[in-house]
Amino acid sequence: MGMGNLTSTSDDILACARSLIVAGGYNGFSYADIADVVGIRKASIHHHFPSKLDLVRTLVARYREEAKAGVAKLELQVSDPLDQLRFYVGYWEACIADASAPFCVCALLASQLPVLPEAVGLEVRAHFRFLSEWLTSVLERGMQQGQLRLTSSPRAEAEAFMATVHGAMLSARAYGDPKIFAVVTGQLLVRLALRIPCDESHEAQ
Amino acid sequence: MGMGNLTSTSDDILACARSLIVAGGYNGFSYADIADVVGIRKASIHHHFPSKLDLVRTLVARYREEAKAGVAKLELQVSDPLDQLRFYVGYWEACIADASAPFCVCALLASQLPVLPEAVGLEVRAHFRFLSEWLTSVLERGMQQGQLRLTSSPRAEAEAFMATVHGAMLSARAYGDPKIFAVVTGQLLVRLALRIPCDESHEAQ
DNA sequence: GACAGACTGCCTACTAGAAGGTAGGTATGG
DNA sequence: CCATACCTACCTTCTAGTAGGCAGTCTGTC
Repeated sequence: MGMGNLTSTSDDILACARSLIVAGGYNGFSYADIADVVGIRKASIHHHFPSKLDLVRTLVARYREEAKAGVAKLELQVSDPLDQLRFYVGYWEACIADASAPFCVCALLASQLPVLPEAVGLEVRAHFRFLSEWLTSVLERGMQQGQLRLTSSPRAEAEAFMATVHGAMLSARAYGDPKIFAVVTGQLLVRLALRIPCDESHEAQ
Repeated sequence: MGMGNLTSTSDDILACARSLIVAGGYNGFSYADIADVVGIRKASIHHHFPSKLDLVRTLVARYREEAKAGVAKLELQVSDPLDQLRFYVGYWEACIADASAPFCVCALLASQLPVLPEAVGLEVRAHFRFLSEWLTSVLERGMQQGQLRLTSSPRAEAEAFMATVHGAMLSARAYGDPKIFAVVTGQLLVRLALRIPCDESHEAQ
C-alpha cells in the first residue's frame, strides 16, 4: 500500500511496544501481547520487525530521534536556560500525571542493561550521553549568564540533575503517586534558581 | 536435616535469585538459571519455594529485614547525621564499585512495578516508605542540631535524596562506570553539609 | 536399642502453555 | 508481475509448575 494512513501498522506496533516496555521492560512483554493490542497476528509483527531485537532497537532509535527533535525545538522556542529546564521537567511531569508515558524508555531499559541485547544497550547508553550533554550545555549557559549558580562543574551538576529526574520517576512509580515527581524535581529547579544572590530564604513548595 | 550448614540451599537460592534480579528484574531470570548456578535441579527450587512469587516475595522481605537491621546498626554505631548519610552512600558506592550488588533490589523491581505480582509490589513500596522515613528522620535531626541546612521540608528533601541515589545507580549502570555514582552522590552530601552558614563560596569536587 | 512412620531434601520425568521465530499461502494495489 | 501486508499453520525452546520416587534423618514406641 502506498502509505496514506497517517498511522501505519508498523507505527502502531512501535507505539504499543513502547508502552509495554515502559510498563515492564525488555522481558516484560511478548509479540503475542503486541498482537493482541494492535489487532494483528504475531507473524505480521515479524514481517515488520524480523526479531525482537530489531523491534526494540528501532523503537529506541526512534525514541532518541524524538528526544533530539524535542530538545532542538525547545532550544528554538525557549531561550532562557532555567525555563528550558522547567520545560523539560514539566514535560515529564505531564507524562507521569496523565499516565500516558510514566517513564523514560531509556531509563527503564538502562535498569536492565546487563540482560539487554548489546545493540539495544548501546542505544540506551547513547541517550544518556545525549541527555547529559544537553543538560551540561544548558547549565553552562545558565551559569555564564549569571542566572544559575552551580555548586560544582556543569557536567557533574548535569549528571546529578538527570539522576534526580530519573529517580523521581522511579519514586512516583513506587509510591503510585505522580505528585512525588513534582516534589522532588521542584526542589531541583528552586535550588538552581535560588542561587542568584545569597539573601532571603525562600521556602520551596 | 538438622541444619548445620552455615549456608543452606534455600539461602543459596535466595542469594542467586537476588543477584539475577539485580541484573535483569523479575522477568529477567528463570528457575533454570538458578538451578544452573546453585547446582541443583529446577524441581528442587520448587521444593523450597513453590512458586516464583513465593521466591521473590521471600527474597524482598528478607532484603527489607537486612536493610532495617543495617540501618539500626548504623544508628547505633554512628550518631552524626551527616556521617550516617555518608555511610549509607558509601555502602552503595562500594557495592557498585566491586559489582557485588550494583543495584538496590527494590529500586530495580520498582521500575517494573506494573508487571509485578501485587504481593511483591507491596513489599517494594514498603521499602521505599521505610527508606524515605529513615532519611527524613536523619535530615530532621541534622537540621535540629544545626548541622544540616535544608532548603525544603525534611520529608521532601529525603525524597529528593533517595531519588538522586537511585538515579545515580541507574546512571552508573547506563554508563558502565561506577565513578558516576560518586560524582552524583558526592554533590548531594556536599550540598547538605555546605549549608551551615551562608558565607563563603566553596567549590565542590 | 530396634523399628515403624513421618519428614526432609533432592531427584527424574513429565506437562501445558508461552516464548520467539519460520514457511508458505493469499489478497491487494502500483 | 511483483512487492507489500497480512494470514494460517507450524516448529523449537523455554517457562513455571507437578507427580512421584528414593535416600537419609529425626521421632516416638515397644
